[in-house]
Amino acid sequence: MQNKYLVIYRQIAEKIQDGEFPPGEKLPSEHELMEAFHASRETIRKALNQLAQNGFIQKVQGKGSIVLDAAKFDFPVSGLVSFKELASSLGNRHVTYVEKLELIEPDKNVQKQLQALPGSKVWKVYRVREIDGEKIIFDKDYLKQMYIDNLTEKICASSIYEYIENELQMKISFAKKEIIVEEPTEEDREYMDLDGYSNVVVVKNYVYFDDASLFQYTESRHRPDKFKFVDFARRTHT
Amino acid sequence: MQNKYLVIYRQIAEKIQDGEFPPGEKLPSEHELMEAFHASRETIRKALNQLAQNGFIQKVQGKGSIVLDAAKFDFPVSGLVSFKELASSLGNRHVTYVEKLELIEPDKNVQKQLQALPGSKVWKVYRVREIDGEKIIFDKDYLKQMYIDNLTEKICASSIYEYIENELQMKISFAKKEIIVEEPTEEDREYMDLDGYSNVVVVKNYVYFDDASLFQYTESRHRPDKFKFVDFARRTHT
DNA sequence: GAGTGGTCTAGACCACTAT
DNA sequence: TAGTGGTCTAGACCACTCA
Repeated sequence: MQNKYLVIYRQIAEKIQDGEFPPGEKLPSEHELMEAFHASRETIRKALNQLAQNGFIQKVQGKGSIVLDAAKFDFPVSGLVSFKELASSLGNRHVTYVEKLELIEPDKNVQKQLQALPGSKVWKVYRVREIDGEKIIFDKDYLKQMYIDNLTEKICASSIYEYIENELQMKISFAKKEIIVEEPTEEDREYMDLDGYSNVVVVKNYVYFDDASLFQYTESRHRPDKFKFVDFARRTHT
Repeated sequence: MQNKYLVIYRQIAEKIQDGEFPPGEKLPSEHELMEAFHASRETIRKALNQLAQNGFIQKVQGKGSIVLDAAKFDFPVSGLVSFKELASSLGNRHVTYVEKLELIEPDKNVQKQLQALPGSKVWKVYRVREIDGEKIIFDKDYLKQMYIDNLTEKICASSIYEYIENELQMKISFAKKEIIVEEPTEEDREYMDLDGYSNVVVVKNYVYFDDASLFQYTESRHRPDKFKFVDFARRTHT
């Protein structure tokens, strides 16, 4: 059996998506939900807080929980953007080319980015993403070898995240992202269809494990015309 | 008196920033914190969850709460980016020029973005941000008049957010952000020091009130060389 | 004043990590 | 086995909204 509050979360989320709780309307009160789900108030509140954090509802003191129009938001590129999500939202025909897959001794820059120990090795993966016939994303990944022994081209072509979480059973916990704009490098011009564009958007991703250890550094380099980043931020009452 | 869990949150956060709880070390256990702060476990946990969400600690079941290296992260441009935060992180000498401040009947595009009723009026504010002598940000704000009657140049020159939250006592609750890259418009070239740059980074901000009503649409247009966006995302266990 | 969500408590049991 | 954090409960009181 699952966590009770997650079960409740999913059931309410489903009803919102199915239109059973329409946007603009109020959810049943916490007291009513307690009876409906046979749960204590704190458990109901845990589920509602998750719903609020993920943009399903908005809680208003003294009033109730208002259902938001989820369709209005193309949903949270929540935390980690994987290429699969991106591709499905951008278009249909997408291909990944694995251009490089090497086990290297990192240079100073990568060593610093990954906070890698001297002498430790690092996987270097270059992937080019083609969507609707155009090569518009160039991903440079660096992964610490200590966490991942065997990386094959097949794994890289689908999703490294999925492999790590499903096969290796390790939990990715949080990520820091930086977005900047740069002039294209020679590598960018070599791997991407840059045409006349004089800028690339660089998304730097630092990915951490459960125990706060850094394990991956990624530079995702995008052609500017196809780049879009969506962030759905809720304010925390600090 | 304040909320107990927020007081505890702040006290622990302070100790982390002062180095009293150094990075890599473990925080006292929840049981110990209960005694130290004379609080119940749930209250301690609420404070710890806030700390985790804001990147101060990482909780690991069975082990404890590990203090993260906060200095490693230039901190969360959390939710709403206001120019004041931005400027202080970018440089010292910054000026805001209010180039336009009008009450208009919105055109179709703005009307759609704001989901404004036909016939309702909208404040249109153009502001140019100069940092270290260069005009690098051009902010176009559209605010529904129904929420804000009197907007002066003085308010615009400092912070509209602060005015709304402090003077009008309204709570801004959440925001949706979109980042894309465009070619500069004539307006961009007119108001910014764009030199030879052939792109601008456009940050579109949709700002909502407490009750989920949309009230502001902002386009913040940045010269690409000075643009940087940092996102600190934690994964939620959905 | 009735009904809503927000905070806080005390205590129970479970899941995981150490040793 | 002892100690940690994760979930759940039942009940109390407070702050806010609305008729």
